[in-house]
Amino acid sequence: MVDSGTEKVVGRAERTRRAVLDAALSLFAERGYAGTTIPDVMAKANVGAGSLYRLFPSKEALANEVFREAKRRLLARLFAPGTRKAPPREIFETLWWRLVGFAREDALAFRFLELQDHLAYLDGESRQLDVTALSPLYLGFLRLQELKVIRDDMRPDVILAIIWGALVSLIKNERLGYVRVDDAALKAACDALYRGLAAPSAASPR
Amino acid sequence: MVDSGTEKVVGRAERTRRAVLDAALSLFAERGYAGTTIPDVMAKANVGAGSLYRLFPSKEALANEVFREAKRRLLARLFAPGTRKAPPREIFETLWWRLVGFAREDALAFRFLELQDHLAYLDGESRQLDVTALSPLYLGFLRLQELKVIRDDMRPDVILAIIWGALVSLIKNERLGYVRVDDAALKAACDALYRGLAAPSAASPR
Amino acid sequence: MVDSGTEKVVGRAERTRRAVLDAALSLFAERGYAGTTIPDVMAKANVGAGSLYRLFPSKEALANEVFREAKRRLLARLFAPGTRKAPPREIFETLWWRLVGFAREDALAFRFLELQDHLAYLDGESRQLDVTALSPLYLGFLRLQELKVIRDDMRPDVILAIIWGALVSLIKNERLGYVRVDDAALKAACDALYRGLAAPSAASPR
Amino acid sequence: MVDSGTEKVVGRAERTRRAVLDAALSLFAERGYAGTTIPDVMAKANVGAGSLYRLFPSKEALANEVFREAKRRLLARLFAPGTRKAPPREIFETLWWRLVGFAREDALAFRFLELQDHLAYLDGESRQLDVTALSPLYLGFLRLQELKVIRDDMRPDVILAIIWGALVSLIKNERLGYVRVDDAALKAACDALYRGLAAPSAASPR
DNA sequence: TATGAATGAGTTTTCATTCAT
DNA sequence: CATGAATGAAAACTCATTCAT
Repeated sequence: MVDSGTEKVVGRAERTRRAVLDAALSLFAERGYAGTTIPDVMAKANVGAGSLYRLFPSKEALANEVFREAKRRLLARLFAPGTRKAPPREIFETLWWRLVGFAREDALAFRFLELQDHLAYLDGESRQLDVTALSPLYLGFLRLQELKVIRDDMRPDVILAIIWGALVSLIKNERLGYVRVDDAALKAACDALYRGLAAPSAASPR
Repeated sequence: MVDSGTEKVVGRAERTRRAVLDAALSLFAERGYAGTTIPDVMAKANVGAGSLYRLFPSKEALANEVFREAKRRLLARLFAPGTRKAPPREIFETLWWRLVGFAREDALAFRFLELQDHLAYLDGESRQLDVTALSPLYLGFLRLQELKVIRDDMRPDVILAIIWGALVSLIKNERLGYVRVDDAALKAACDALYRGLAAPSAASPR
Repeated sequence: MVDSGTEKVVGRAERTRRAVLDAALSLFAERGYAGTTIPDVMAKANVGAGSLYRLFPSKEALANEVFREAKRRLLARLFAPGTRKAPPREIFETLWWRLVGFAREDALAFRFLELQDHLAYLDGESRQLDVTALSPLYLGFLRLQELKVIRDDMRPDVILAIIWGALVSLIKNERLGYVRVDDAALKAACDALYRGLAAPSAASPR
Repeated sequence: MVDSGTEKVVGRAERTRRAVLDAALSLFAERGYAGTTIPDVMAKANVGAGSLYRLFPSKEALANEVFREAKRRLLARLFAPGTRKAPPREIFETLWWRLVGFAREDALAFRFLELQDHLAYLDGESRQLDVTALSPLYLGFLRLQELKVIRDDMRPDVILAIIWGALVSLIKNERLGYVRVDDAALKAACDALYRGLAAPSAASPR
């Protein structure tokens, strides 16, 4: 008996797992880890409360899996193919809009990743992922500094922190209703960041 | 130096209150609101667990007071006298270093204010403070835009979000050990942000 | 006698609920609402302390349900069929013995209903039940007054209060060991009350 | 140094004690023993919370004193002089109106004495008072039965319970707003009770 | 002495986890 | 298996009592 079609065959177990992870991401993103209860998660997933422990050994393990999935989706976007051999400014803009795309289209994951209480439950694997994830970007910025395209009075991790922080802040304040962030504003922000981070002599007139 | 004179004489009750608020700020900043328990707070403050409820009607009320105190300390720094009539760039740098000073010297308050789970418990008064606090800065940036000193393709709230977010991100990543942020880096970041946000024609001489 | 058939088949949840309500009635009746703790109730019901909150949202809600159940059982007895078209004195005696039956056979409910501290926690629904429950009796007494069977210098609610209060007092004092109340005494009390409340001209032939 | 006047000299300590006892009676009557907190009592008495323990060793001791005072005031009214050698019906009416006077003029004491949760804290002395208090009335009713004035198919304690219970019920239901009890109703109730309790042959036409 | 701040054991309530059905 | 009822340890909160001032 075939479940048929080109669609991936997804068993009931897998669908349940998906529902639980989605519900968990949504609630963790909104209320934080400590503020979210397992019964709430399972109710939102339309699954019996006890079934969690058939999928994950504990609340902590669930949160770690949610974290890793979110992080992997972010990385998948950032490091999607298509940036090789483009001029620096273009690469910069591509990365910026990919970040924006993630923040907009995978909003819960974006929000969840920005929470501060991860340390309470992240295990070794998750932390490893957190630390090593962006190293390709570090290397990229390093090379740009060698090429005198990017100012070299900040280390690449500082540069990355600034960019990421600026975007996080925009999105967060938009969510809180303090700021209206439309595409024009995001474009301007991208330009401002590039202009500020570019090597003074190289502030490309584009 | 004598204890009397300008030194405030504080009673037992006030000392207890101070200890509780300090302990609460520290734990809220580290673990978030939901992740912090009253017994933890009171133990850290070296005060009996039940005494909280002589000082505040609930955990929520405590968190609101902690929030407002932190916010007020931030504002006191930002809006301290001394920025009138200076050239824009200098004002910008002054504000930047005041923010940095807050982040460094009142690190727990800075960290606490950046938490994402405030909405779960902030009451009207706290929210009001949150919303209206930075309006003088908005107005300042607006004026600078009129003077063509600052680029006018972003609204002031967007500019503020970028600056604040960049700093928060730097400090947060430093705390996590992902970035080393020394004064040189902060100076460079300040320069980069100013350069990026300045009106193109007014940017530093090419 | 087989378990199926007319016997209700009750699930685990329903059995737990029954045990909790019974234990609660017993303790509330004995110690009052404020004097009873949840752990006491749950221990008496042989149920884990936390389980109360799967059944009722709060201690208050539990007490309300206990109250309503007790009241409904009282009313079910009082208003059971069988009093139509009998002579007044007979109706009076039937009601009296029904009250006595309730006090004797559902002693905890009887005792609980007489507590004075209900007002602290009774909700609207419970109060409604309390107020409207006895109105059929009011109407009955009214009619008897019109028929000149019952003296008309007291309103029916006064008459009811006297009868109910007399019985409550007998039972309460018996429980405290101050009075011995056997069936003969109850019969005499019934006769005395009827004699006193009957219209002077209609009282038992002199 | 004289505090002067014909007024009894009442020291501060005694005034404090009075205030505490009054506040306690009021709150115990309203909320019961378990539902009343010492801080509430002391606040109502306008006395510092800690001062209770200068007057009484514990909450229990306070409640016992409140109980005994209330009981003594009831007895003082009931057994005031003036009933000797009057005809039975008159004695009966006198006692009835004394009870009514107590319920009306010392309403808190009346209400407090009717609470059900006394057993939780009453000490030996208080119980003794409770038990022996009404024995003169028992003896009186006994004599009336010997004289064939009162029906002899109920023991005197049953008769007393009925009378007391009827009055308690009237007052309680009046407080709850279920019954309106004016003097006419009380007069009718008195008559009904006497008529019912009198020996059938002696139902005095008055 | 009188006060009310402080205490900590006890109360109500929550929730991650277990387990009978 | 999947469920959701049950659990009990821990959280928020209360209050009789103590004690520094």
